[in-house]
Amino acid sequence: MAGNKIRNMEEFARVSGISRPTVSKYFNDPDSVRSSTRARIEAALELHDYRPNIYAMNQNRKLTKNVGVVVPLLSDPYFAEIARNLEQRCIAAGYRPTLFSSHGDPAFEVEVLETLRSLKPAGVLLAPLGRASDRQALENFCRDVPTLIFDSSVDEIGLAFVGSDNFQFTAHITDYLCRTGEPPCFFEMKTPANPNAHRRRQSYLNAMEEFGHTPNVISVEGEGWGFEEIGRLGGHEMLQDERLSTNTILCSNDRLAIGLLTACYEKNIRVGRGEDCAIRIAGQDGHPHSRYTCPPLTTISHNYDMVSQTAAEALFAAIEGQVSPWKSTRLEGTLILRDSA
Amino acid sequence: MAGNKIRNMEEFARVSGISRPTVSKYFNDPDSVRSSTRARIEAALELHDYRPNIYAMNQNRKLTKNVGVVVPLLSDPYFAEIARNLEQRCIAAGYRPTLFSSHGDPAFEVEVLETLRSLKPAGVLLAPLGRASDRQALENFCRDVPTLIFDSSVDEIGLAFVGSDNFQFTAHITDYLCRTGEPPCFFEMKTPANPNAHRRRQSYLNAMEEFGHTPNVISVEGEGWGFEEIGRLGGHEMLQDERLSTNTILCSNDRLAIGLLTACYEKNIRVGRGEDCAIRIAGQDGHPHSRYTCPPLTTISHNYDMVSQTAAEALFAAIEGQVSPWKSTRLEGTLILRDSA
DNA sequence: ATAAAAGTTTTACGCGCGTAAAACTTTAGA
DNA sequence: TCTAAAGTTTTACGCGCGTAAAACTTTTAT
Repeated sequence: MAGNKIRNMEEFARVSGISRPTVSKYFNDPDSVRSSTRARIEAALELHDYRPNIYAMNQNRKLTKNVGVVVPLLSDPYFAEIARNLEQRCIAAGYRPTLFSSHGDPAFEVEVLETLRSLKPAGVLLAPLGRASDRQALENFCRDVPTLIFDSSVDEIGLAFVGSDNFQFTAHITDYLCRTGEPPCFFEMKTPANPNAHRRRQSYLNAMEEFGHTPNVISVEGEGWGFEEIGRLGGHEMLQDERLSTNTILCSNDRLAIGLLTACYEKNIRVGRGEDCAIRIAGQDGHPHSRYTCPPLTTISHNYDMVSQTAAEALFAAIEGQVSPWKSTRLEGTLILRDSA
Repeated sequence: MAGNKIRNMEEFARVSGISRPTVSKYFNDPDSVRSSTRARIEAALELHDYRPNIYAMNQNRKLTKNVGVVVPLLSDPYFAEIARNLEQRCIAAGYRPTLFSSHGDPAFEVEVLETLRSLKPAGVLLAPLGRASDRQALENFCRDVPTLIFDSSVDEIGLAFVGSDNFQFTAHITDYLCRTGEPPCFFEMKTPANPNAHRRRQSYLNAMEEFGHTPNVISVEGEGWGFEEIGRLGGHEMLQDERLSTNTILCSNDRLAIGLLTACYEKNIRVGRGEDCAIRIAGQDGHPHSRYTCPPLTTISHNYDMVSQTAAEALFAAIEGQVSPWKSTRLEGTLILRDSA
């Protein structure tokens, strides 16, 4: 950290007493040089705080150390949390993560991919928008850039898919609800943004049939990514029409459930499993906020750590040359019992 | 979008019938070339989808078109929202924003600044962690990179500061609470992460004195950025001790209020302004989630749009050469009346 | 001790673009 | 129509680093 500034690798090589190509080798992979050499470079690094010019570095490299992390909507704490997790794993593995949000907009998702392309990333961890995604653009991108799809699958695109087992999610929580009270109806968006929603509905139907109950799917209108508001408005309609044949509502996801809880509050309907409660509400996702709803939301939670670990490791393996056939990994969720159901 | 790939600007210049330096000029600023020239280039662009190599571009430019956007914690929807807003303004102004989160960690904040430095950004929009920030590191960074501080001020660092007027926030909502019921006590963290909290406490004290009421500040323990949990746990203690001399609680921020609402639910205390409610709770920030709490949270909201517009425009002006002395802009908030108070 | 292997130095080239200078061409203004 | 101003082309150099090849040095294994 001494005074005199180092202008480039040439100068730094001189002050560290090592030749420039070796210094270059060190910055590409510190373990590729002899340990005595590494020690000398790192000693010089202590004194002179030099960092290679990343633009010059990446210009001549076919593969940079950049990794793109793309989520559909960063303002959703669920994606923010998983993005943070992935980001840290990238850093730990020696990559330079860059965060992108598609902001719920298919056109912007395409833009993000274009931007990403020009970053020449070693790989990309991509959670697509889903239904609204430009499939062709995704495919083209995956052809050119090693891409691991997570959260929401789109055909058999990219290196692999890692996400949650939506069938297990819904089957498990439906089972719980059936065993502890009236069988649930299923509260969802009519045109969900995300293919996971279809799996959850189907799993609900399967589970209800298996348990010998009549399913009841309530699909509410609403476009876009404002799930809470869609849940709230749809909830009001549902509660007004008294379409409810049961006192138990399983929501397709936690954000819908959060909106529905608000609708219940506004309708003065007490939610929970207590004697004095009129209905039970459960969600799905283990949304970071679900602990703090009133009542706290019973839900089935993604295994955030395992999803991101599996995704990151699969991408790094592929980047580092390990070839493996396309594979879909779906991880089970954990039931989180709280007061709402 | 035709077949034959363009490898570099040389080739693209050839197919567009323009010399390379002029093409280069175009990509730096499309308006700097004659309109007939621009038309020819853009026509060629339609046919050949070429994008300049950003690494080669930035290598020789002292100033890139990159803008860093740094927030303390991206998983907080408040910051996610304002980051999104800033990001779009950067794009609209022709800059390339890159998003960073300090993840609530001062050491990581310093790392982010180091990373940013190597990106040679034209400017940075930085919301510091606050109290925990490494002041010296911030100062050093601001000396080298045009940086606009927002949300949370740290001395007179950087180009300018843009944020909310915390004195107005708290004075306004305290006034509202006093006029509509019992004067509030003030619920806060003992060691808040953020200097805004101190301003809000002081403003509460001022307002209460002005209105002729006895202030009561309740400071709860808790470190870090898990405000909801701190509010919940602190809320339990507060409600248990019956330290409450009033039925009205003004929280230092919405996330604390959200945790406090959960504590009230868990203690079976009905919150709101109805006859059957035991206490009123209000927050501050206009957190994206505050609409969906139960009861929906009365709060005073940041003017997200104006804060980010003012911040972005000030930065762009500075980048584009407009020199102006350091200035602090603090924007007023809007009271949002909901059911909680 | 000797040979083989692994790492290092020297030398040299090129990546794709920014940018400067001088000569040239087009446009705008009177 | 003429002139000045503005824009363009040509030529040329350099940024900071990756990377390759050949000669050299150090380490490891036999």
